[in-house]
Amino acid sequence: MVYDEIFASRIKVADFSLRHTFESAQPLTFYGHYNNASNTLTYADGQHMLNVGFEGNAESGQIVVASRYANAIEDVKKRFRLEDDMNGMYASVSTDAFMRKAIGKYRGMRVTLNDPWETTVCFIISQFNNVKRIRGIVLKLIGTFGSDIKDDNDRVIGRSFPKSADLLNVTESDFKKIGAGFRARYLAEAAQYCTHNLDLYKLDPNDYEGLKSELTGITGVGDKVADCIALMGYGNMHAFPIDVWVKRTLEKFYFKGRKKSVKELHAFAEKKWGRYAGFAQQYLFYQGMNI
DNA sequence: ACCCAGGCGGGCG
DNA sequence: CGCCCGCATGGG
Repeated sequence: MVYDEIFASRIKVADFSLRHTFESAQPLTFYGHYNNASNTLTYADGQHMLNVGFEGNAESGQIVVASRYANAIEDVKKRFRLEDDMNGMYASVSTDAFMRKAIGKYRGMRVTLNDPWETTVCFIISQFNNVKRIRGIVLKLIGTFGSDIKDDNDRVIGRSFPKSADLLNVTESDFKKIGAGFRARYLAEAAQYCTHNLDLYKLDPNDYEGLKSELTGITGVGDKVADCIALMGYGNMHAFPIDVWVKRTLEKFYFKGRKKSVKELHAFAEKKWGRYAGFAQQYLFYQGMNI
């Protein structure tokens, strides 16, 4: 019997870009490993290592999945939201010249659907921080507190993301040692809270207000981080995270540079992009950051 | 040297 | 409610 067989398969897909999806500051950006030359992404999904490649262009192509995990295809479909109606989503957020330009430039960028706890940790770390350093801290967290993923010959092929219960004995001081800075206390408390007080896996992904109120109960999770978790940890496309880039971009291109409050901008996004606001946001964010 | 980063908690008016 | 402040750290 062959225990160490690599399961490989292809998925036909339209409107997909692995590179833009990887580079747009989502959880996979922080702990995945992307090879620009081969256009492949390697990451841990739970206890399984997945290797995802893409052949084709932004309009259409094939995703090539290689893994020892039999359910890899389903996980990839879920993670990259391959069942989404991209034509419908693009149609409803192509509201103006700025959006059409961003979509044209980054066509195929997906809003990924990630593990709620992993998303919570990544975006607690993200606050008042930059993408490069967020990735460094997340990788150190996984390297220090995660565990090895091995193949059937006992060879180490990757590291898994620690669950909240794996971090119960990790102190604020320990989190400072991996470079988390003032966020160290938030991480230590979040591990306790999400193990003992709040089961992230029981929240209703479709209840936006409920998600916001439960998630902001975690120390270190405010309005913006809760929106990121609702969007990328639960797939709630209604969520519209407003960070410095989105705020700046909205003010510059929709309000002639005038300062607007986060509250006003939320109302604006709700009216303009409605139930796909989160999808629009990812293009606003990425375009804004790269200008 | 100085400024900034996918903000938040806490205190104040 | 809004506003203001401090906060750790590393890269440009």
